[in-house]
Amino acid sequence: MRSAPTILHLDMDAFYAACEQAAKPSLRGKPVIVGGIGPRGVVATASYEARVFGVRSAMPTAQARRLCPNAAYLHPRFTLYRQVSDRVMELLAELSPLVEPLSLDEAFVDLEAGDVAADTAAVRAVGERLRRDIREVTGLTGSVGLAGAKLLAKIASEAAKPDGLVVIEPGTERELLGPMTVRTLPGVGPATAETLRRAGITTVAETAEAGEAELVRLLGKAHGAGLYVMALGQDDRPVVADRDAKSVSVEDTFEVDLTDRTRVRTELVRLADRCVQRLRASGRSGRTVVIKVRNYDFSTVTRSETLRGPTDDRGVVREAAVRLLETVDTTGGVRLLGVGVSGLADFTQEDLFAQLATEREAEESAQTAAEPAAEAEGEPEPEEQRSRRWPPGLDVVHDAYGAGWVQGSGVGRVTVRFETPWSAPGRVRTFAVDDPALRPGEPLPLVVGAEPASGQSSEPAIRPKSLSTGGEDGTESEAGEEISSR
DNA sequence: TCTGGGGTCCTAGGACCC
DNA sequence: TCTGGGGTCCTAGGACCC
Repeated sequence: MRSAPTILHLDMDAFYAACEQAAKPSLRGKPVIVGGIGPRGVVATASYEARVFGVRSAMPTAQARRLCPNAAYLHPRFTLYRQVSDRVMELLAELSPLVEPLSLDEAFVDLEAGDVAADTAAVRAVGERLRRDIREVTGLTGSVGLAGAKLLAKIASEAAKPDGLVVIEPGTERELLGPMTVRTLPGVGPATAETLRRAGITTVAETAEAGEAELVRLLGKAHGAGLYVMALGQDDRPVVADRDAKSVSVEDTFEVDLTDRTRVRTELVRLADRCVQRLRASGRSGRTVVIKVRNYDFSTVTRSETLRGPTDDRGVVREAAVRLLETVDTTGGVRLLGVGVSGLADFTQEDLFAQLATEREAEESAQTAAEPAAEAEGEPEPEEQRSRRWPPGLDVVHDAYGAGWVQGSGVGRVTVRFETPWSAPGRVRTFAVDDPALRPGEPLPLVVGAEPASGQSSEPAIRPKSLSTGGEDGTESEAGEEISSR
């Protein structure tokens, strides 16, 4: 436990939704929901305007649509979010060599390892300057928490939201934590909270009073002991930079349950290929292949197989996945399939097994490439399939009208709003889904002059009048325009 | 209302070994 | 014939986080 609040936690405000609002002037000040657009989608992030209607992360999108039918529903664009995240992480790296990213929009920074005086006034100044820099470089707001421990820095940034900064002075932890619900503590989810509630424990203070032995009895060794320490506000976890990934996985939920066993197999092979692609891109290989099958009734099983040595071979992973599938009962329908690789190693060891498979791979890939894409036979998979080429939120470029984004599509049409991050709110135009003048585009930088040095993305033709958000574009130039995915 | 996708960590039982 | 004990690896499942 530190005597000065030198652990900083940054949490970007409504990150995905805020990126979209920065990229799309017509959405500023309006409810924006980013997430799965299909019938089985869930909300990833809701803008603050949408939260007013009760929309929350992890809520089924169908429910969000009932609560907030007039919001813009957008498919996530991770390329953009990663670009923005990289710029933010660069700013954090300027503060200290010890930066621990938790996700695209969240990170811990150990200021003690940086060049910052260990007193409250100094760290507060650093936090405020960081927030200014983030706004300048990305156009977005982030909230900062400062404390003597990770647990408290995170609680502080949560209390600071949105667009604020909170410092928790060392020495005040227990007093501050005591009355809070035990759900505040990391690692306490619905199940743990329920177990504790049945034991009469609902607050952090009651958790501390219960004592370590009782918590271990209720929750098990690691969890119980860890929770006890947290409840006392004694969190000594260090900030750890450069954590290596321990597994790579991909999964897909299908809009309609898969019943055909052959189809299940082809989808699994596709997922195995995607997983290997990601594995190779990360320059690693793994020993254990895992498949995941979620049934029609949401029951979920996993099967795994550990190979004799690590592999990044497509054929080996495919074969293991298919072998594992044989042991799973899929009658009744498959809702989700996943393939993962764990037991990662940095090097790629060519074992005999893999070499044999590699030789086979050329033929196999030629075959699968030639395989009719499952449904290519017969009907030209209707409407739904074609309009998926234009998910709402997608960047597009039109030969005559320039850069814009897909506002919605359906009935053979796609509606595009032509605007850029630095333009005024733009006009909407509608095209046929197969209009040759229209094609997918790349995300544009949110702030002029802040593009990554390497990117060399298209130079903006129009320079913004001001970097500040809001302003003249907050008013309804295209009032009443309905934004919808269908 | 009907539940995403990408991860991490922990537990528990059985195999296997010394 | 009356049960050993501990360490490590593997597998499956569950809780949790963003």
